[in-house]
Amino acid sequence: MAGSKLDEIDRKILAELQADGRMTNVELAKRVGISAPPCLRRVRTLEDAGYIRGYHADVSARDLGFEVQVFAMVGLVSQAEVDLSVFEGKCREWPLVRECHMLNGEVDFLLKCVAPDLSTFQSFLTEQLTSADNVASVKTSLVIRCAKDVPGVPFEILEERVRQLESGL
Amino acid sequence: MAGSKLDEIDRKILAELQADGRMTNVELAKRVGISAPPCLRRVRTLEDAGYIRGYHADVSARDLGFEVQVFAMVGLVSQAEVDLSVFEGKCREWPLVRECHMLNGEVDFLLKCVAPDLSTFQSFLTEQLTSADNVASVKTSLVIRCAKDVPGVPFEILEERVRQLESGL
DNA sequence: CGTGAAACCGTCGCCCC
DNA sequence: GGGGCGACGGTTTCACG
Repeated sequence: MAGSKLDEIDRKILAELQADGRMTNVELAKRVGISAPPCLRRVRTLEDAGYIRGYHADVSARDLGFEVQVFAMVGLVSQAEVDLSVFEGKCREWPLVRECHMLNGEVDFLLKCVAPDLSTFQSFLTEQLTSADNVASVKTSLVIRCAKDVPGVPFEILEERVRQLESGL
Repeated sequence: MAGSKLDEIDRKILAELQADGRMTNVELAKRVGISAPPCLRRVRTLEDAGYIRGYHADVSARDLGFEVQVFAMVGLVSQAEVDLSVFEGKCREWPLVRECHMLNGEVDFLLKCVAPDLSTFQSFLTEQLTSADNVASVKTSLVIRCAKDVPGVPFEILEERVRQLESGL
């Protein structure tokens, strides 16, 4: 269940497609060292098994006019499961909210938001988020700049672990 | 500079490729209502202009054995530009750190980290992050669950704004 | 931006190990 | 079980109108 059913070729396929999701299948096959048909079969299998959830173009938010990125730390009044779910449902409906993570610790949820400008975000903050039922507190932090934003997982770490497991047989 | 040089077709292309980055060019052309060659030319132009930064398969971290996701709030001793850059450089080299955002407010940086398990993360936390030069404080929060994680930007908002701008001519 | 053509690719059936 | 070969249909990507 923890990546154990994948062999080295599967992991290479995932790593390559994570790095370049538009690569042609023949190019991918060449890189992982098999021919195209089995390579495509593996990709389909990985997709169907849920290892690959989709493919997305990484668009530049800033260039598209989304100049504001904000992290919002949200505390709720009630942390009963029903109330958590209700809040999560709202987050899914708010387009400005791109990520909603439930955390341990002082704060209940961490939200990543984008907006075209500060006033758009402020409207959302006061009219939607802060005034939503069950929301006790909201603390926001503007992103000044982003030093790193890489998608997915570090396959280097995965390979390292596999090597350790194999040597420890 | 704020998405103003893009026409409606360009925005549709970006929205479609954000939703499905592996769509064939003919399918994309059909959806945006032009023929394939000009569609491909537009895609190339958008790529070259930086509106599209790349294409990535969205792989399932959990299924690959990365069971732990953590947000780390980092405070530095010195916020001089040189020292900020040095810290950002380290974040870029740490594979467990996937995102590094500089924030306003109490905390200097917010890091999103992934790890195969808690002990791997703890090692990274104590041996690398907390003990790095210039790091004053680190507060971490485990992600209990993720209610929403959509890539990119909300094109609905963009179209809404374009409509407002056009009606206000 | 569209059309046509050539090269390439995705995909299938079949054979092999 | 998985990988390779060959072939067909669709796609990418030119040059040109």
